[in-house]
Amino acid sequence: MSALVTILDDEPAIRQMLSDALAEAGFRTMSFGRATEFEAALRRTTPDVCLVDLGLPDRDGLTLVHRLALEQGATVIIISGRAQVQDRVTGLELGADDYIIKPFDPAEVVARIRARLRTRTRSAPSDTARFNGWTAHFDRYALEDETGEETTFSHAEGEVLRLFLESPKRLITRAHMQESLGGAAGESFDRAMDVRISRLRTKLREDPKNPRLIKTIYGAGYIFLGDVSWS
Amino acid sequence: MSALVTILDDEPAIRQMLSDALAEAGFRTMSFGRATEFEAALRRTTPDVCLVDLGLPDRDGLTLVHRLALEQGATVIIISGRAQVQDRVTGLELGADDYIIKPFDPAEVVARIRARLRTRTRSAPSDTARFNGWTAHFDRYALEDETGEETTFSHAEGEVLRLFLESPKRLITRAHMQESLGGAAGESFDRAMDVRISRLRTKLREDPKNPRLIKTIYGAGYIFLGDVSWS
DNA sequence: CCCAAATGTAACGAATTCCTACAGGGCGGC
DNA sequence: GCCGCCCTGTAGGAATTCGTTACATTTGGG
Repeated sequence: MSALVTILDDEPAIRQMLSDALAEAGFRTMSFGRATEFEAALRRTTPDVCLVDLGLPDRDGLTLVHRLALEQGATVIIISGRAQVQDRVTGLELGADDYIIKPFDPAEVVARIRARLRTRTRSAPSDTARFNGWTAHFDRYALEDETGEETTFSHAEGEVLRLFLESPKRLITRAHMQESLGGAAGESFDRAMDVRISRLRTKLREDPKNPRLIKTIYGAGYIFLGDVSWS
Repeated sequence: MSALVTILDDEPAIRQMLSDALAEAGFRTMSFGRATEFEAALRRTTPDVCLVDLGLPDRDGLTLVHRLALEQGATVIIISGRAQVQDRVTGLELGADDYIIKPFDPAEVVARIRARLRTRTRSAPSDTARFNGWTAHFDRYALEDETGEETTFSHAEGEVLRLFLESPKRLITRAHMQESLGGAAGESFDRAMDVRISRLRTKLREDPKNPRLIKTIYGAGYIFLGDVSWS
């Protein structure tokens, strides 16, 4: 599945240039001219990389970057006309993953996006994950208790569990789940997702009234809490 | 444990400048003037980040980067005097994580190294805030009593609480709230804000006649009193 | 003191999500 | 090929969230 890149810039010409270049490079794109529109979309889907222009009319760009990067754990690339070293340093310190100066060459933007996406896959070659007393063995579809007792999980359950374990403590939207798990969007497939998660919760012995590991965010998606370490 | 950063550059002055700046930033450093020395050291230790200059006398820099990044999985930042877009694109495509152009400011190098290191441990944003006996755990949507008892709060309530905790003892206007919380302005949305705050007050066990934490400023907005400390 | 505007809150309802069946389909055993 | 088991999506009702409405209460000006 191709990666989803969002573009947030108030100049239509730049949005167009970027979305053309990114589409040609094989990415899916979503463009926004204002921060409020962008934030509304964030509630529905989780982009892989966010391109953010700092000179926005309706919100302070740096605050937005900080919330995106540090609180939501998104991958953020700042695109800005402010070329001072100090601007770049503060942008990166606030959590941005990269800082590109206008005017830019679309080819470089594409290359830098690819560099960001590469790091994500580089750190998960493993098939066993530990979290909060549990151990998930993806190679043999088994979930191990803290006492060593094992239950098996199905393929569909494993897909959801892996998605959670790869992005712990980050919002995972329903749309992103469907994309990742190959679900044909729309329709009533999202109800199937409910059931998958419900079954996974049962296997993790979650208390329905007070789930500790898989938390529901009404209207947005889910968050997996729990300290994950792969090995 | 501080991160280990290696410096590979044939100019002693640049090596010195970098290692001084990195040491001051709290990194451990190792400097090399030639690729062969560097490769010998690689057999003994694994650096967290490798700074590599492309203009090396004894080896083609790009080949070295390619081997380091893609085959060995190291984190590589190219530092180069070659400023053409095409140079940057090929460097990044070959597996480099970043590309810094000479002449550079050491502060930016430090910021970019930190950005690379951050991606490795991005899984635990752990944002909690303490105020007047309460502890708000935003990661698991829980509000903790001074006795340790926990109540959960919803996503909408959390947005309001976060807004308050980010600007304590300062007037927060209704307009600012709506803007921050993605509310489509106008209409009767402001009553929704009232209700959110009302529900939040209930969870904070505020006395309606005499609120101690969330104070209403008639005709203006709200002020959150309370000594907030984030961690 | 009176009134209009602003704010608090309980109650309702739409939207969303959870969960318990139930049905279709794949796969292995016989 | 037939049977039964397990996996997985679908359906519908229960439960939760949260905005809206309606009405009570408070505030501040005259």
